[in-house]
Amino acid sequence: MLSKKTKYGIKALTYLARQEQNVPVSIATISEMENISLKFLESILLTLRKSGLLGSKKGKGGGYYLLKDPKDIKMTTVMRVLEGPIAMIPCVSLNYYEKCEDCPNEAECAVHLLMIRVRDSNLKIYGETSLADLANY
Amino acid sequence: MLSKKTKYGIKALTYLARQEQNVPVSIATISEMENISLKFLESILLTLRKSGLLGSKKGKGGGYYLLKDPKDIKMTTVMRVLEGPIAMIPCVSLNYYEKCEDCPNEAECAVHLLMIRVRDSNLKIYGETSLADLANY
DNA sequence: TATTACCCTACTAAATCTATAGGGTTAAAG
DNA sequence: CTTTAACCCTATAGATTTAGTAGGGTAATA
Repeated sequence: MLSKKTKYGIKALTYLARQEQNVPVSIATISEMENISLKFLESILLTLRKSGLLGSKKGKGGGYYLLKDPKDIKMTTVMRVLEGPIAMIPCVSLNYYEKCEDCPNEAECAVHLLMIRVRDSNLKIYGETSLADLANY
Repeated sequence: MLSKKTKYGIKALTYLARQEQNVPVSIATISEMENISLKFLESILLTLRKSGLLGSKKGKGGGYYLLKDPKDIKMTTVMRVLEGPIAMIPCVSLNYYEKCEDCPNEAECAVHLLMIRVRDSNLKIYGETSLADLANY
């Protein structure tokens, strides 16, 4: 299942992508427009800022804004930041590899083989989809 | 994340696919060979039997066996039985569709659009992978 | 200098996951 | 026909994750 965090994060990013670039939008505005709990959204936007996707401006007239052109924001990055590793199991993760304790031989493991295929297919989708693709419906 | 239930279920199915067909294998044997908690595996195999993938034989010399040729068991079926819907969000689920409460317009929803692509890509992978493909490494 | 709006920590209710416990039932072997 | 191997089923429980809520601190702009 996709977490609400990821869902809301993508919605917020899309909302920003549909605005004029570099004009800050307040958390409150995004929260209202996208029907997202304000405080929860706040923590999500904080995560996105820390990851380098968003910039923020404090004080009156402040808010969040995209740091890059939506065309240059791949969903691979977004998903990794919000949802975590693309791989469904650590033994096929490119960035967070971990061996399965119970598995004596990865090469013979059916789960391993299947999950590599799933990972590659998802990486392809996320890699060829940008925020701009999703914003310009 | 892939649940342990699904992981163990696939491992058990693969183990059975690698044996002679229609010869029952006991839970205890699979548990030992694949390093899976016996009681947990028991409940997983029960699920697989109820779903029609496995048959069982009681009493001495009994156990579980595949009801179909591994070539005819698609991972789509296996994943749906063990992990649940293929879709990561109900609003793009083919079999368990549900509207998002917060979403006024699916057609304009970035999450919806992205998740349709992910769903289709995963359906393709699971559809073209059979248990036999995974067992004959 | 007042106000707006981001920043950060801590906590919590609910759900899900990953089992474990304990016994009941069936059927084959001897 | 009795023993026993092995499936069948329900209930429970600890750990983890999710989806927030609460409450205040800090910075910058008008």
